[in-house]
Amino acid sequence: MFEKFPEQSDPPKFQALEPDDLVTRIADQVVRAIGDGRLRPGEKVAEAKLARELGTSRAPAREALRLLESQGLIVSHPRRGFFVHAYDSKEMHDIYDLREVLEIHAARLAVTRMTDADLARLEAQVETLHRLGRAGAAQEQVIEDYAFHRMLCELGGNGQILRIFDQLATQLRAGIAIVGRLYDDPAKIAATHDPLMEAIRARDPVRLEAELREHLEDAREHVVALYLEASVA
Amino acid sequence: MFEKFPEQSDPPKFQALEPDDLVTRIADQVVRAIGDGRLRPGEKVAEAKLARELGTSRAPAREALRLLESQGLIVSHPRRGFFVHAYDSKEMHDIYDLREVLEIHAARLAVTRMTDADLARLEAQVETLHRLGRAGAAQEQVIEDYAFHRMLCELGGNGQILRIFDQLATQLRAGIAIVGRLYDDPAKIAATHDPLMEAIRARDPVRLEAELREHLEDAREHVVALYLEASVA
DNA sequence: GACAAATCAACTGTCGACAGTTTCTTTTTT
DNA sequence: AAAAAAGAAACTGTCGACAGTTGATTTGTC
Repeated sequence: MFEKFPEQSDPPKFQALEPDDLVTRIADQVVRAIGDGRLRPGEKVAEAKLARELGTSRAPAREALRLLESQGLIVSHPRRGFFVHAYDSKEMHDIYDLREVLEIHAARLAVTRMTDADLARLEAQVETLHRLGRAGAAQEQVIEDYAFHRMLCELGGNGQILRIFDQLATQLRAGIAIVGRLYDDPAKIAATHDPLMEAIRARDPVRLEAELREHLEDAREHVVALYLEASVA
Repeated sequence: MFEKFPEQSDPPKFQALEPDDLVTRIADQVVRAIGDGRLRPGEKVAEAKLARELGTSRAPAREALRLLESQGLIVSHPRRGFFVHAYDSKEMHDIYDLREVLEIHAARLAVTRMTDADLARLEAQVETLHRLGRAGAAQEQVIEDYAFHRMLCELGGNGQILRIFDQLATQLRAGIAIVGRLYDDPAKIAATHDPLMEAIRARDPVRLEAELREHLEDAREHVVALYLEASVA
């Protein structure tokens, strides 16, 4: 009689959650799941199932998915549900083109406005990157790398740009995490930030623009290639 | 006995709605209400009341408000509700700074990529602006003005930039509508697009950048001034 | 055995309800 | 008469339910 259990469908991808600020935390779980590959580009994310696995009702789950949709990580088809946005090559490049425009604009303003304390924070952040690089902690490094670039945007002083940067970062999350898992040389990633810091220290917007452009082109190349590879697989 | 009716609270600001795609339409109603001044910056938009007035349940109303929040038109304070975002001077300038960066970037690409058919569409759009200007239809002109700038972004070919442009446009909606109501010379607005069209016709990105920058600075000045004036009042 | 029709489980859009908060109003106190 | 306290009204966060769809599975047909 017990040869075979009812095969409780797929293994759950999520763990239960306690209330209060449910939406943010559900969204966070989903982002994380996408980031570490439990949810793959194009895969369906049913709000009913999500809610069940997290032990909440559908309302906050739905709201979380809508939130991620507004940031571009999730797409929805009416009456058909939510899906992890599967970016194609063009879309990935669009994201990076935009990121380049915004980040360079913000960074140029940043170096002319920042205080010495701001500069020290940037230095510390890059130091963290190196430390994680030496430790080979690629996953954590990816997060701190993002934090560095976010700082730069923040110091630019335009709240809207920072808001958009966060949206782009969320969208890239899937691709970035893949890089974190697959890219082989964390120490090298940290090293690519050194030329940026030099330009920042010199408070030289022109030089920073050039360095940042190169830096981002490099990142684009890796992320896009690895992301597309992972999507097909 | 009848000296005074129970004063059915405020007059309702909305009209009932039929189902299907409720969220979009509710959001639309709210945007419109903000645009024409029924809802003013800083004012509370209670999802319960909104739902009641529109004859829907709270779920889609809430979802619509969250949608607008993600675009920046609405802000929410947990357990306290939703409010029309009251932009201060700094925020308005941030929006315009960003708009300038994005729109100029997109427009430069646009003029080098566009087909003759695209050009014809732009011409037609500016012609519409003039027609509305002559007719003194300021409100409609504002909408078509926005459509013109959107086209330019669209022709730039970057889907993300277009997405952000739409977000910015939603945020500016309040301010823009105020301009539509208060600005006195629609014909003049139309005329400011002529230099742009000349640069576009010439497919000259450098010249277009210069013209566009001036055009947007001009718009910024009017919108910011009038918006802040209306907020205080 | 491949294909179309029928059946079924799961899911989405929307709704109304309830508990706990926040906000407004009234009452009480100084 | 202003400030503080108490009470009432309205609202938010979350939940479970129901009707109508969609996608998958089974059944039936050639």
